Amino acid sequence: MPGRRKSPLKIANITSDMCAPESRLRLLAQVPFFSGLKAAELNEISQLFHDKGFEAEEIIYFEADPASQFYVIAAGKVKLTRHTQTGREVMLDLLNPGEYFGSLSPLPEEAYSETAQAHTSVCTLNMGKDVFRSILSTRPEMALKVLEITTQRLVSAQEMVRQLSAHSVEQRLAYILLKFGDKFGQKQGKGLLIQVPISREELAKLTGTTTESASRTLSQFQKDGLIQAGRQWVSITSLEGLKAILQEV
Amino acid sequence: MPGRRKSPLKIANITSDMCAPESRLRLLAQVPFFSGLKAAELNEISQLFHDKGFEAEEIIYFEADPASQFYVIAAGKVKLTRHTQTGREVMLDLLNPGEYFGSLSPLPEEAYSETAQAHTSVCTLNMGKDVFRSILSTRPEMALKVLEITTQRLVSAQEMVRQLSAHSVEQRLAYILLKFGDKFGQKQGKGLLIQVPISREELAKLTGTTTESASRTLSQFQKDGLIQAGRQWVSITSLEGLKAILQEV
DNA sequence: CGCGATATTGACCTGAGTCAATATACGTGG
DNA sequence: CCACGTATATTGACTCAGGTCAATATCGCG
Repeated sequence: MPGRRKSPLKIANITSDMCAPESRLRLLAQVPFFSGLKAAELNEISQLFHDKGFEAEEIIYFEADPASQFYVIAAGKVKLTRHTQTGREVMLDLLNPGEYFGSLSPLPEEAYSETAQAHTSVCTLNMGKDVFRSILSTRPEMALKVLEITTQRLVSAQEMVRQLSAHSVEQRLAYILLKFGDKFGQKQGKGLLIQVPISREELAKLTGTTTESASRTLSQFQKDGLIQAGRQWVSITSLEGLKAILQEV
Repeated sequence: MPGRRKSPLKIANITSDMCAPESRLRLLAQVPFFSGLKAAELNEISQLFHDKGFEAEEIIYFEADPASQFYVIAAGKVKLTRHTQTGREVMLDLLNPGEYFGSLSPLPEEAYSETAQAHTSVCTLNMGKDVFRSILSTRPEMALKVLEITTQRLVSAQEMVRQLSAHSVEQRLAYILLKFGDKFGQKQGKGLLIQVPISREELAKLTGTTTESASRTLSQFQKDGLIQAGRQWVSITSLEGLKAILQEV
């Protein structure tokens, strides 16, 4: 039995040359809002990015720092968080390669509205926000694509607001597990493994609860046969069971 | 003493001709993302809008309805809400003239992610989302402006997530009063009157709590001399006092 | 093998939700 | 213009989900 708790996560080995110029084109072509571009154009834009690697847990930028850069993830995962005066932390999102973060606005006085931190080791491609903006200003289709993605994120943040306002801790955890199953999931024998290291504490910060409550609730889910879980990992064994929890009154 | 509780709100008289063609140009010129346009261009775009009035409390569209229209508020206030399966309601935002809502996405299968309802009587200008998109696709500067506004709303939704995750009912109410003071406030003798009819129930739905808790908390604020409040209105008498509540541990 | 980080579990307590009774404002019609 | 009725708001009593504090267990690394 204890043997089954050993982590089934595959830890990708991310090295800082993964976002070096030679692999860039392939990576950028997969980013949603670059995907429509011709090779020549993509190549030209690719020249404008700088690459930069971060160790796991390293801070990319802090909330309230003057915002200057626009980032695209080449490899690894990035987490976005906000802090309260009282030191409490809320995790807003966990991003996959191909997703963007940082600043889009050209206003010089603007500050980052969240903290970005490497969740695993990460390679990013970045450019000044003014450079990105000038790219968009001559490519309306691309600007609309970025608008679409931003709108999508707005809807997702509003969904989180609804969750927090009206659902129990149990429901919010079920929801985040389903969401992450969708985003990071990987079929693994009987279950859907969430292929990203994630602690109870992080799940708590994602759902606006405490580490203890998250742990208690996951234990219950496991007893009920909905998930398998261990240190830093969760695998969903009953999608239906979790979905049923969302429907409860 | 009871006399002072009488509503100090000025109810604007909104008639359906307020968004008729002759007043449109003036209205549209005030909408942030139209503000940079030349008169001729604005006039051309103005032709593409249809006008439509709604009575207070009338539904403009429902969450999950197929999304087809893009709206700009000409006069009056619009509230955006989401519902849970259990019938509970969450209010996401309350919009002023000049703000937009509805759909921007061109995807035909998309649905509205929230319910839009006239809060006061309202005049709107609307057009098909595909028409709006084609306007944006030839005007990159305007698309960027819309992107900026959407990003702003995303930040604001994320702020709400933080509030709900980490702050008490008292703090959330103080926050929404300050926010609305900023958005709808009007100097009024000793205080800042929130110039929009708003019930305890609505304040509760905006902050993810219940009518009773909202009422209790506002009573306390009043005892502490932070606000004056009555049926459907609130006036802030101590901005500093409310801000201090946000800082509490 | 042992240590530090992570997770679990228990006991307790409190903020805020629920249910219920009452009060007050404001529009309506007599 | 006043009295009444209804929607809105207030207040009290009770309950409980989930936060807090604390002790212990377990994993996986060095």
